[in-house]
Amino acid sequence: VETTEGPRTRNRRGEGARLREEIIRAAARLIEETGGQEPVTLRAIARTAGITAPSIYSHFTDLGDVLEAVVTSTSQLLATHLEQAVAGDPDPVARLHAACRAYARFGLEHPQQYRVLFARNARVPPGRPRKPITAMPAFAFLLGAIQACVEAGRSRSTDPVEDATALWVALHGYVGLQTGAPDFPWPPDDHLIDTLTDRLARLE
Amino acid sequence: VETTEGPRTRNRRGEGARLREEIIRAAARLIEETGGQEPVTLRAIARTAGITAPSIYSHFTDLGDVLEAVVTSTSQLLATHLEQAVAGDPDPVARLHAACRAYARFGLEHPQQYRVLFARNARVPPGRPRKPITAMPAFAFLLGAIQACVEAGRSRSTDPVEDATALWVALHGYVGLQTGAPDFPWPPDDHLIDTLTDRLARLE
DNA sequence: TGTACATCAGTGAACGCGCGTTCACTGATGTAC
DNA sequence: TGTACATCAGTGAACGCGCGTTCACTGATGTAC
Repeated sequence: VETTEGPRTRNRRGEGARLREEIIRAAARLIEETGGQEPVTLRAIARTAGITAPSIYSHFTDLGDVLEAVVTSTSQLLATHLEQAVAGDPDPVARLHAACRAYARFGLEHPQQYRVLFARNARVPPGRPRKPITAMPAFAFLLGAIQACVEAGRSRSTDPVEDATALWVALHGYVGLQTGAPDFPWPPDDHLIDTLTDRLARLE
Repeated sequence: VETTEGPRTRNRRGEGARLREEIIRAAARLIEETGGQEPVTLRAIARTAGITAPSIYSHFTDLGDVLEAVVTSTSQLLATHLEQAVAGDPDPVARLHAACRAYARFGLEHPQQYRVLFARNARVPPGRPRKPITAMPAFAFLLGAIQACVEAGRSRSTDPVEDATALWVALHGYVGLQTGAPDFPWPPDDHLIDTLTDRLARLE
């Protein structure tokens, strides 16, 4: 899994920080392409970025630091994606539907990066230091959208926090299960997402 | 992550096949303990099982073969778990609730083995040979449980296949999200699971 | 404007390590006679 | 019952490889004078 794009032209003086972004993008691409089957190595990231392995150490302390940067980058992308999906639509129900569809679409378009967002706390022994959940803004976004529906009298939800949790769970499952079982006879388009949204946010 | 249990006593003649089971158990344990952070190696499996690496080749062709056997073993465990959870209870709604709780509990008790059940088809290029979805019997079980509720007039579902899919998605998400974001303020006990079950299977 | 020089972006060689896999082997155990 | 022998379960050494990380380095580029 090696992508050659011709010989690299090195950054000019003062622009060395550019390489940092290139490394993050290369790592993200590699995560997506290898599909979590084989491990993402520092050397493979360097190859994908078209540089030598030691160059990474100018910008990151080690491999974990690179992956951490990918996670940060991905969660920002997800947040932006959600905001853009609802931008300009004043109707709260339409906004909620759009947000849920956008969440699922983001996950299906970047399944491995999405997965890595949540893979960092698995099996950290309970009680000991965890990484923050970088996808929390996405949950907050769903919660706000449900609350807007309630305030507009469009949702029967009596516990928006729990219903937002239920909806988040369902969207997460949709992404993960469709990624993990692509051959399952999935309902077409966004039908299932809309059903989940309607029932769990208590719309209709 | 190395578990020593004292020196192994080798199997007696004719009982060499026992080692196969021990290797599968060791691999499963290793998957669960390393939490998918570092890769599961053949040598590490051998260390966990208390044998030398070459011994594995008497029972498996390679590392992938071992992991495949773990997947098969785990899905059989899951199916058994579901069947035992509903055994002896004639009420279809109670059976459905029990099955959903059992599904979630199994996933939370073996998060990494559960994950591996679905990790095999991620990023296999679309259209090319996939592994069968070994968790399909679990879906079929949920579907049957919902159909029984419908027949008993206890569910308003008009499309049990889609509703079973929605429920499966939600349970899958519950396991994955609670595993990936353990610090999130989760509702206590099985409350969320019951909510998801009620709304998605259209009970009440 | 010209030039010496410091800085910066990145390279290439080398290290020790754990990996998957192979191969010849060992020694206990059951069986044939 | 005794013993020679085949079989079986597993070992130990060795291989080539890619890995993460270190180190001294190179050569282009901007800057001070």
